[in-house]
Amino acid sequence: MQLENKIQKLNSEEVKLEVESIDFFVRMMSILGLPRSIGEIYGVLYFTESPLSMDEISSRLSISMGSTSQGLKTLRSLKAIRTSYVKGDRKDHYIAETEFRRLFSNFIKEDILPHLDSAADRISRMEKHVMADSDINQEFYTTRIEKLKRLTKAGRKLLPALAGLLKI
Amino acid sequence: MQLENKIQKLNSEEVKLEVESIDFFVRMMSILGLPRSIGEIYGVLYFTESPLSMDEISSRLSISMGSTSQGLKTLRSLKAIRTSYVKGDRKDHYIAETEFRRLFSNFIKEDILPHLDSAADRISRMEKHVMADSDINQEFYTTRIEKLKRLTKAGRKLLPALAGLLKI
DNA sequence: TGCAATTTTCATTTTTTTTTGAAAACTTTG
DNA sequence: CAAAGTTTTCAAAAAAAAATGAAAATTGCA
Repeated sequence: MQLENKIQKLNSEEVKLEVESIDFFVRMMSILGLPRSIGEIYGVLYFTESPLSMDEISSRLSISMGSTSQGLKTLRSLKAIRTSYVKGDRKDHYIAETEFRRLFSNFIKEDILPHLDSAADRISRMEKHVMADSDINQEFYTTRIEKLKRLTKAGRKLLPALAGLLKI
Repeated sequence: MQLENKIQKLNSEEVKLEVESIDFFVRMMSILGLPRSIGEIYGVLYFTESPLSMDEISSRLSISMGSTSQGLKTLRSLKAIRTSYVKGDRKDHYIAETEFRRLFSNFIKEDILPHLDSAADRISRMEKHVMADSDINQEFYTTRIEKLKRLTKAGRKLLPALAGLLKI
């Protein structure tokens, strides 16, 4: 049994670093609207050199396997982590992807742009209603709709460009 | 009594437009992590030409005065709406601020940048822990901390610039 | 193939966030 | 300055989101 290699004993400074890391990413993820457990998991992985298995993560954070599994799934879909083969161990192991540029670009693609698509539909329905209504101030409504169009168009351009600007 | 002027009777197309507008802004605000009532209120105001009082907003949306008051307060602090004097009426009246550039710039200043400030503190604590720990791979930890520094620095520059790029 | 280990799923519980509604605090004006 | 109108506040209720834990599904190995 190579259990000895597995148990990662952290010394006091390492524990403090891990706490700060978790804190950092919990807040960062919550700005992006992601649940606390996601930030915790990423926070642990970010400062860990060797790949960690799901139950190592789960027990370090004292969160359930269910939560850990869900969190890893989301992080995987954002490509914020990746699995890494560990010889002689049957469990999956994970390490953090630390290219933030790619990370944000995935977040934008996955969590923001879909909203902009449905926004476009909604705007075109608005236009129909304005055109169908003869007794309103067309000028006013048309101008406002125009602004919404420009907003969504700008979003669609700017957001992906933003990730590109991140030279990290 | 000038009550007749006050009651805003919406025709069927106007109602449909209002529904789409509310829907649009509820989703948009929820991307930004703001509660549904905030999106609803802004959605009503966005397509309304004449200033609306708090109880007009509250009754059009069927939400409580408490919620409406809270929502208007938040929207005011984001400068997403402003009050507008209406002659002969004692109530406050509100209209939507439609310059999205200014709106986002306020959101970034108020809701995002403060987080980046506390992030900086957290990073410098991390550095202390790494330096205090002689038996770890300094190289690895130092590189990761460097990345976090670059990330927060980039955020601090890019986010305000982002609002400026919005030509809306 | 069959068994044990590992991971995922999802109904239920817990926690967090938002809304309500009634009381308190202002404000205006008669 | 009092009374009515209006807005804000905040404890309690409701709703929404996230975490748990146990059962189901999957996987790898003997």
